Amino acid sequence: MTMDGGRRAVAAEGSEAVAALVADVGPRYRTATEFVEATLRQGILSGRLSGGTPLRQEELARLFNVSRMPVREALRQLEAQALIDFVPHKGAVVTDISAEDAADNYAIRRALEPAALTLSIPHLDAQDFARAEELITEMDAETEPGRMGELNRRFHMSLYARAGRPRLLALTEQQLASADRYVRFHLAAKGQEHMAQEDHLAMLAAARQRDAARAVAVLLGHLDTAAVTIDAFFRERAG
Amino acid sequence: MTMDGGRRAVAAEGSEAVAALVADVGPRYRTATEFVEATLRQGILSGRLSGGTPLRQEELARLFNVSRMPVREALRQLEAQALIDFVPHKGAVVTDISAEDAADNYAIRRALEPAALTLSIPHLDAQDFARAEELITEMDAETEPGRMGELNRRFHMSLYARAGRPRLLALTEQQLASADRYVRFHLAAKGQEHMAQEDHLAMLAAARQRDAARAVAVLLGHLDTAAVTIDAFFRERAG
DNA sequence: CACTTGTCGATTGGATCCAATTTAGCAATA
DNA sequence: TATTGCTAAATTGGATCCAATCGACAAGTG
Repeated sequence: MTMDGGRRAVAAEGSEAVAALVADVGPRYRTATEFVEATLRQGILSGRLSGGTPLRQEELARLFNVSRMPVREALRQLEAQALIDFVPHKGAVVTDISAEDAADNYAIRRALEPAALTLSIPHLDAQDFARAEELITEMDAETEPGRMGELNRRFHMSLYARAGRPRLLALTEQQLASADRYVRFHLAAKGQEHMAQEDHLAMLAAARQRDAARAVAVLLGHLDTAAVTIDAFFRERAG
Repeated sequence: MTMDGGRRAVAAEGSEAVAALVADVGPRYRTATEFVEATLRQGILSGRLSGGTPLRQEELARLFNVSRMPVREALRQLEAQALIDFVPHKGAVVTDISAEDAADNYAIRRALEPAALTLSIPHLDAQDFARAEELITEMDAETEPGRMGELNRRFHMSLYARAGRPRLLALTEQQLASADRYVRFHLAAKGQEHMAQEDHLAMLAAARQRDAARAVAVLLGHLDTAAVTIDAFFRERAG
């Protein structure tokens, strides 16, 4: 079997959401496990596989055109990332998202991102600032919500990149990606997004002046605004 | 291979007694994968499997008396927890620990634990305080370094337990467990440990008074002391 | 009628076999 | 001698097969 990324045959019938995911894979993967894991994670984080969706090993194997084994290994990794619930002898289910989960995610981001930003600011250089600025202008031009989320994530990470703490950054990036789940869930119902570009500009300006305290203050306000918006959406949806 | 020792509860009268019997069979695992994963993680975090150790699938399968498949699934999970490095077609190696990794770990703890503590303090009750105090006295009596690390971890977690953010707590616990790797590495060379019981007592006292700011200040000092000690050890060892 | 028991189908867990990849060793050559 | 290329052994990746477990529903029991 070749991991040519493109155009693995897709079974005719079956879960249409997964089939759509398989249809447009970009990069090439060295192992089938990598391929399945990356594709499923993308699907979950992007919201195309919504919370509660059961993931049957045999069905996935058929859709991905591999055997059940790489599927199982991929599911194990997703379980360790808390993206699916794996119950012995019962199977895997995409983890549900709730107001509590969103609050949890924001609590973690509130803790990690100020730390990353503070460590990073002294070491950012002109190139970093230029890249961050470029990402802001790209966001201004972007209309598609999917791409928008990625740009936002990259902007945040660009300001944290010089923290010199790879594990801290990896955790932060993971939580940023998780946050997208909630934002997209909100978008799917509300239609459009308020990207708070003033906050982004203010953060960048503070970083340029090496004013970590101000940058962190803006960041926390930025996170709180998003948290309140998402929380309100969940409450309104429940009530 | 049966993971429950072949004992299965027979529903009958006296189900109370039967339940007790089943309960005291001890930590039994439902699947071989769980068993392998937990054992390996324990081994890595406790330092018995030191950084750089290659983990050959076949060898592990033989040692655990299972086939290679549950070993592979366990390795996948450990990879997602950053406890091993997994390179396609090359194999798995226990991740190395270094001064940089220790600093990374402390940076994360410095971010997460104050958040957890602050969220938790308002909701701690008398029972929680009593348990925390008990853990401190247990630490005073404990001499074995392995048990000591666990008691320390449980003390910290007992103060964070009411944060009401399960994901945040799970991450925190994971990082606390990782920290043990560095502490034990240090202990193995230095012989004994300074558990900073004054810090623990001060944290507990501040928590009792619902003084989150002071508790966090003590905690940060506590973490910094440990970070400096470990970092000095790594430097001395390298230089 | 409530409650247990047994059986069957669906699904996952685990074992074994085969294929693909890496690596080390060795030989040939410049 | 250093380097390149090739072959074989070791090791991992993937496929297929069988066993164990769970859920639901039917049947028996008090």
